[in-house]
Amino acid sequence: MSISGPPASHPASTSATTPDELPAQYDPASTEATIYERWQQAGCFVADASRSTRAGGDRDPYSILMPPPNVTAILHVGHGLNNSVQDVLARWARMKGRETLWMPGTDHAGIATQNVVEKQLGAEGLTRNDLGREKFVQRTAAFVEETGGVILQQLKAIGASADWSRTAYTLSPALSVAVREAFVRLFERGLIYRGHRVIHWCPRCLTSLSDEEAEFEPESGTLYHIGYPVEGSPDRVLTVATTRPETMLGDVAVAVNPADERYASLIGKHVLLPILDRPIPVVADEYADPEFGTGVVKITPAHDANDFEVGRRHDLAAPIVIDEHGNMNEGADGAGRVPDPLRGMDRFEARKAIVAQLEASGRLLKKEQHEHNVRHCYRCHTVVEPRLSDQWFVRMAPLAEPALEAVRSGRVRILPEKWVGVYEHWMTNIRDWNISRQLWWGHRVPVWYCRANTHENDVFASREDLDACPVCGGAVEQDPDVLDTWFSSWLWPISTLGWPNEQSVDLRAFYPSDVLVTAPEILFFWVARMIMAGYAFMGDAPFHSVYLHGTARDTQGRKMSKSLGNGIDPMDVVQLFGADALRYTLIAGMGLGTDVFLDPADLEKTFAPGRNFATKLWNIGRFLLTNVGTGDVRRLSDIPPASLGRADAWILDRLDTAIRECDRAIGPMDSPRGAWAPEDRAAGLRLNDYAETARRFVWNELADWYLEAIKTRLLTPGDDQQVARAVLVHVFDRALRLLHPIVPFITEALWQRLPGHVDGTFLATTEWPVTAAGGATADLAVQFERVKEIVEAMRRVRAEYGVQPGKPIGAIVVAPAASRQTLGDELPLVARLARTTLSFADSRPEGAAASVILSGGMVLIVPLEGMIDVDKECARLSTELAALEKQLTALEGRLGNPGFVDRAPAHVIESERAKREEWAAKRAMLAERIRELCGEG
RNA sequence: GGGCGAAUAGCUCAGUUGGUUAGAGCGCCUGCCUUACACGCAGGAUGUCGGGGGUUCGAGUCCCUCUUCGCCCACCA
Repeated sequence: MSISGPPASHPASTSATTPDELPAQYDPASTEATIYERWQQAGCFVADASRSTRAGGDRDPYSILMPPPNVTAILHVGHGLNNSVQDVLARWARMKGRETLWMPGTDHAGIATQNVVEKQLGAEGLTRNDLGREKFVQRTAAFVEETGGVILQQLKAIGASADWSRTAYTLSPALSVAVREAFVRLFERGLIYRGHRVIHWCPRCLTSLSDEEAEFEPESGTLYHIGYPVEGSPDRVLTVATTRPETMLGDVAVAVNPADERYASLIGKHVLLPILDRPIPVVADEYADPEFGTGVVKITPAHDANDFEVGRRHDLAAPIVIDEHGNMNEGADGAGRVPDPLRGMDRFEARKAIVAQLEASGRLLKKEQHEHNVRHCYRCHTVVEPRLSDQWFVRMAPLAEPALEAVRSGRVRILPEKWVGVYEHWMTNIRDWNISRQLWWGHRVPVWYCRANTHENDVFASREDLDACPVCGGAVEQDPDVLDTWFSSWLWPISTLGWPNEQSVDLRAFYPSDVLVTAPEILFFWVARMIMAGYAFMGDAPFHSVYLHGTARDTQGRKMSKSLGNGIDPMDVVQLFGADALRYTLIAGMGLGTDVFLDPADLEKTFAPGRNFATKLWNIGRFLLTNVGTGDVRRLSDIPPASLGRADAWILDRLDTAIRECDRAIGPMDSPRGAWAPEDRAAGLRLNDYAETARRFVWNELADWYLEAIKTRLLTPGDDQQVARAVLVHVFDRALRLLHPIVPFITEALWQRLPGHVDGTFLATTEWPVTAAGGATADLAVQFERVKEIVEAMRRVRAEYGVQPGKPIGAIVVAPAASRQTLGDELPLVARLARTTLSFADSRPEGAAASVILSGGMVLIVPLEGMIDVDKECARLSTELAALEKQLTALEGRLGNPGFVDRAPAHVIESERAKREEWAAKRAMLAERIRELCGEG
């Protein structure tokens, strides 16, 4: 990591951090901006390609590509979630010592951005045609220049540690070179072709759409049954069923299934197309499903993709009767097909008019309610019109092959794994990709046509702009269309790193990247295509893991969306509670692939987990600083293990466990052998587990037990005080490291104030904690567990019998001599934590007392004269004994079962036996206690 | 229509190749302003693991079936 020297001023650390100066309340607003600025100034997030081992350096690289948000987008909680996940991974990798690149950038978002600008023009009473192409593109570029990139600033506010020095943009000159190169290469390989076929057309956006961009939305429509009279047999009609009667003007045939005996005699004959009274043939085609409706289907090649195929098979014309605006108008081959009154009429109006006309003429035989899915434009939700036109397509099958194999072989894993099947299904049934769009905002198709019409080869895909025909030298014209936005997005993993320049250091240093983090919605739009592009242009997958996260939903389970108005503005959350609160809540609340539920109406409650945790951390910091101060603290490595106390040993043991569990939850950083072994494919990336483990350690172990346990030691000058201080600072330091990827700001703020902090160093670039080799103090740690157990038992007794908090109790632990010896000096601690006085004894007191059977042969006796009913206590103990006996019987049954003993794994049998010993001992003690307290009866 | 997945505490979810008395967070109940923290502390309650059948010494976990949800894909006009 190239850290340029520390910035000139360090507001937080130049002024001495005396305890008094750590405010009682954490103020994220003032802290976060300062800290982010200092990270930036120190270059903490800048990746140095020359340090990557792949480029001759000394550190393994780790890279993540940010899914580029639309350049004009405003941050919503979905972005917040997506980028929080990426930032956790990036910060973690950085701390793990990887040369880490998180590549940020934006997408020009062709259709979306064009729509916005067109809407603005509309408000001025203008259309894009009034401006002309060049002016329109200029205006759009200016609009992007002015308003774009806001989202990148917002990402900084939530702490995103991307390398902003590399910020990319899909329509930048550099990335445009990549787009053109990719197009030309595929063209040269014969994988891009021009097709004349029926595509999805948005009559509002006036462009074609890919299959993925034409989304199905359920609609309740009507299925119209229309009688087509058979020519020459006026009494016979063929009934066709259609949901789109307006397209019948473009009918050129009706089809029946060749195997359908009902209509066999009519094949080759003609029927009269109602309204136009034109004869059209009856053709036999497998496409007609005898089971559906009447088994007769009308064929409209120009306005239905399937009909187009049928038409092709039967050499039928494809008359156009609907224009690009979705109005009824004659197009190619459609002369005379749109009657005057319908001409120029909107398609849905025309539907009504035609239905009325059919009704009047008695041709409408039946209307039925019909639920079906209708394709809509994914940007403006207008009903898509199938339209016959010339478009550019990418032949996908050859590209899909290696991409499919990549997932099957484990080169790329997809999490959660349920998406693997979906991916495979899509890849094996892949269809060609329509990449041309009749828009102006985007990468123009790099194809030129020779207008001379004098020679064969007159279509040229070119890396350089052409101004003359390479064959005849005549005039050329560039294709007016632009490329689908996703045609630049699918190159993102390579174009941002400098491709097609194979010598690019970034490309060598950081390709392939590691994890791709995104939402499942764009698995096909983007992820699958990136994998294909990776193989097509680099010969390798662009990443080894795909992490598909869930969706942000409101409390009713509805997806958060602008139109529903149920969204949450992450900036509001940052302002109210801080970025850490936002991040923690999102990360901790989101299991792998599961949705996260947030209440837009109650931000306070929704983000309480994050805010409360930040406050807790802050207070631990305050405690530490007020008790330890900023002076010298001994390093843990300088403390001889023999001087560690039970609590010290215990918290160090818990720390190791926490580190181990965090590591396991986040999982392996990459696949060791270039491909994921089946057993590793689902490993790791459980960020919520990681968050919960770290939280539990800090809150329930460090704060609740260790801090409480050492309070007296910290106040008592001497050697032991130094030990406690050293352990406390060490453990808190490691806790901050563990938490930093999730809550970077507050951890950095606290870490910088730890005693011994070296000016100019950052938690963000400090090593991730590792477990201590030790285990030498395991016995001590176990002894502290015993202490805990006594305290907990004591508290339970207090609560159960309603003993007033202030009331002292003289409790007794009946314990074996060994325990008395080891735990004897912890009695003051137990007394303080349990708010009681306590002593060891081997005789059991007479009279009313509550008893709790503990581990290690210990029994806690709490004399409660006048507070408990001996009979009731006896009943309670008897119930406990009965339950224990029942369980013990079951356990003994299991152990006595030959099937179990023969077949169960050894470790299971062993633990069952150990349990039996323990329970038996406990049963004996319980029985004895009952005898003592309640007598033999 | 095809495919995939899910059903476990009031809610959201864990539960690794079958093997302790099925867990967590949130919520809920009770008591506490105990000099880091009431954005807190301590204690507590809560599950015929969707129904039914099967395999097994043993099933939340494997198989079959039914029910209910969710997701992806799709040319039934």
